Amino acid sequence: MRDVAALAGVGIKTVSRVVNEEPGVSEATRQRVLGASRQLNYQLDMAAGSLRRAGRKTLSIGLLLPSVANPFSSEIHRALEDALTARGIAVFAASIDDDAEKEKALVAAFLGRRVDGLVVTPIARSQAYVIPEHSRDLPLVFIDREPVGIEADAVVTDNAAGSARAAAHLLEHGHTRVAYLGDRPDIQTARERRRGFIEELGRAGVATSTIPVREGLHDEESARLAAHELLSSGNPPTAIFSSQNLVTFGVMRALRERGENHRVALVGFDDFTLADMMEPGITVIAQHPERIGKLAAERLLARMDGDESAPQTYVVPSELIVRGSGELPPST
Amino acid sequence: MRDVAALAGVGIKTVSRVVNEEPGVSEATRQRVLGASRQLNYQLDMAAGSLRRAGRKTLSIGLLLPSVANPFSSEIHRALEDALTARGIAVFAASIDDDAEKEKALVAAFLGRRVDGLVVTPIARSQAYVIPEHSRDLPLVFIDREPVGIEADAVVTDNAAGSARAAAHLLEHGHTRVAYLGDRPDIQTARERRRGFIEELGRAGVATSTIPVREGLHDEESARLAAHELLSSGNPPTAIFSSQNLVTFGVMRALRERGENHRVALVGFDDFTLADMMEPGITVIAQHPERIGKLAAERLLARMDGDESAPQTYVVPSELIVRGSGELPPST
DNA sequence: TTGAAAGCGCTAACAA
DNA sequence: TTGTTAGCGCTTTCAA
Repeated sequence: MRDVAALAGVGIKTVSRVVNEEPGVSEATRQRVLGASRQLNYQLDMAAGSLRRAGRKTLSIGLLLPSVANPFSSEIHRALEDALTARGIAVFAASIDDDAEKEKALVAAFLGRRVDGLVVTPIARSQAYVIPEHSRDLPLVFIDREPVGIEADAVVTDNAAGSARAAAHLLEHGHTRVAYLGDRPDIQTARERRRGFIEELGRAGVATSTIPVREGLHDEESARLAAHELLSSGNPPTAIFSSQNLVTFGVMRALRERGENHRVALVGFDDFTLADMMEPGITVIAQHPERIGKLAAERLLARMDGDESAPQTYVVPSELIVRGSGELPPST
Repeated sequence: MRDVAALAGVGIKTVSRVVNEEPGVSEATRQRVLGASRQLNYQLDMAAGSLRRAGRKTLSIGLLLPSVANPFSSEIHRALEDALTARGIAVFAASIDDDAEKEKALVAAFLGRRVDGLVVTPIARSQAYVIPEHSRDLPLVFIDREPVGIEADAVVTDNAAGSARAAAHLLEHGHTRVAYLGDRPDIQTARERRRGFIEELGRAGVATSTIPVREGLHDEESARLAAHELLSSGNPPTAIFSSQNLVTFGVMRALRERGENHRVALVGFDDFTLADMMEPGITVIAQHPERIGKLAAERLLARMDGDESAPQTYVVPSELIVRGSGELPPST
């Protein structure tokens, strides 16, 4: 910047005014500065600026996802990006892998880079560790899962209600022997989905203690094996509810391997590409990652803009999408 | 930092030494500083540090993808992240949407944040606009597509060779009337895939002028319509090669709608989730996004570490995965 | 082993 | 309309 000022024959502050598009510079001077700036290929250093600038904004935020490669997460990522790019805010993205230590380390890494806000998919037992920053007005929004040990905004899917909807749907189609196949119960959404599902069956008069439940399924293969085991048992379910995509894939595979894909009903939580191209099409409780991302961005921006209202949890409704697999009748 | 120094009763430089884990501080002093640091919930400001530090590294890089929500892109993203996080480098990610203006704007935004390097999926006609920075030693790696107007490292799939492999495969299975359905020809990879495919057919003696070619297909619906039109024509192809996932999906859908999914052979470029669960399983030329991401990270880190060797294009081989759709015999 | 002073590139405050 | 000075939080240099 000094060099540009020298070349243009003006003071350094004038250059600052021009590159920041502040008023109070004559057009002639402005052009001279712009010329010198181009000639030297000058680029403003945002970091240096925000060091001194009132409010010291870096125009960047941190986004912590289970994995940037996870389709659900990356839809959220995209929606957030769109809302933030419009304000000139850049996004640091990082993958937590459902590992509490990584969560903390990455939050620290982003805080060290002085992000203007943080959007986090929490996995650690407690998020109390960010209380100090949050109290100092660091905008903070949790997504997908609610935080523990801290009062902050959160944007989540109606996991229990959506799963209850799945249960009700299977009941409507005559199923009473329905199995739950779910993810690790240390994940809050998995617990909620199980709860919503089982409570709905209970309300319908199913003895909840008899419901076949298989948990801790974190990948396709374990889900496939669990489904096989369940379906080979003496009293196999006539319908299955799977709490997550990879679990759904495992169940689909097991059903095909057994030639039972048209015999055993299936409802999966979370939608996925090509679900309608399966045989039969897979009925799902669809989440709306774009809405979650958009809402999270709105909350974050509101907090950045000084919204001091009490933290709140925003619930994005899920949606039943009927495609065939969830409407199969109970087989005898 | 000043506050920590005051509280610990030491000079500011001593605090700097402690938090940066530099040697030359007595254990007693160190503990005193650490205590004060914790008490004030102190966190080092990386940006301020890099302003003065020799080498002025921000430990962050910029990653430009077609879209962070694109599965192929997000696999690359993840692989890059893993390699860079190990070195304490954070990743700014952004979506270009195959829009040349966005590419330039986002590069500028990241340069203003003084990233230590850039990984870019180029779409603009020319990337000459980054030459100034690149000449000043900004590490720069292009992925998926080769840049134009600049000499820089690139990591790409063997698009032409992979597509030739697809053509050869279909020829081996007796097809001679084979259609090409592809993306916008302003995308370099789309052109390469068409070229590789058509040249291979030509080498096998097929009159290339008779090959049905449909281009400019950028989404599933346009591909579906193109496939229908092609298959309804007087001389329909017995096999189809689709140059990209969304195109493959559109073709799959059209084939199912016509009840011809077991009659018309199909090979798609790029693998996708559940390809093996389709009826029939979809034969693909699989790319290896993890390898592309990993290699790109390696090149970037090497450049950051001072590698001054001549820029090079690294080619990651694709792989034919046989699943059924590509092995259907020609129907009469 | 420790610290004082200078300065990184920039903006705020104020003066001309 | 323009410029000067101080200082953001830190690291470098150099002296104690």
